[in-house]
Amino acid sequence: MAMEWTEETIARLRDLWQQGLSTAEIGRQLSVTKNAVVGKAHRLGLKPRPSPIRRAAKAAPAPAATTVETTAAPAATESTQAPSKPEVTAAPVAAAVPAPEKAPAKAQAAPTPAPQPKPAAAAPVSEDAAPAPRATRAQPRATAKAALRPVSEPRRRSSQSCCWPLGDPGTPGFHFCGATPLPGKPYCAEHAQLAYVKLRDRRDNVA
DNA sequence: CCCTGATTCGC
DNA sequence: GCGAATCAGG
Repeated sequence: MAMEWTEETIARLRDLWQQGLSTAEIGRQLSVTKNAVVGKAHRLGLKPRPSPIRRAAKAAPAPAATTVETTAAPAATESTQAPSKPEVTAAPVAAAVPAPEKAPAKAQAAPTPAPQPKPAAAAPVSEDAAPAPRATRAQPRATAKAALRPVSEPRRRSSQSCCWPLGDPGTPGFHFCGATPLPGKPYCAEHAQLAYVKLRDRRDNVA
């Protein structure tokens, strides 16, 4: 089977995506490849992020050989202002580049990633900022002053309820938190703390 | 080489 | 619908 894009995983994808994490990064955190991430992102319709390239449409056998109205310039329509390096400006935690290395573990996590939230146990989150080697060039641009106004960044209704999974997906008792999520996030304040822990062991743990 | 995301196309 | 393969720019 390919991948079970559940509401929850999709929500996380959306969220991480919005945070400005790279597709590969999101993939690592979601235990999928970057291809999967980007592919799903496209199908979801989200994807207005700065693309490094613009691949010219190759297979474009314009059959129009008689008429002249074929010159439908597809470009020059939105060159207003491309945010060169938006990247993460005020990402919670996960944006701090985890990846200590090329995670050997790939595409092996269980299809039920639901991180068992422990309401009592305050996540033993070790904020150990792994000195990622690749960070040297992977995220040097993220050093922007996180001083952007939170203004004009509203519409991103993930849902009206926290989508943190409670219980085992598939069991009758399974449900989502349902609390009011933080603006722009799929989780409520409590679960956002758990969700944004840069704990890249999540997938290993989840199995 | 590494990274990035985009698109194609077999499944 | 999914995502590896491939492409393409930095």
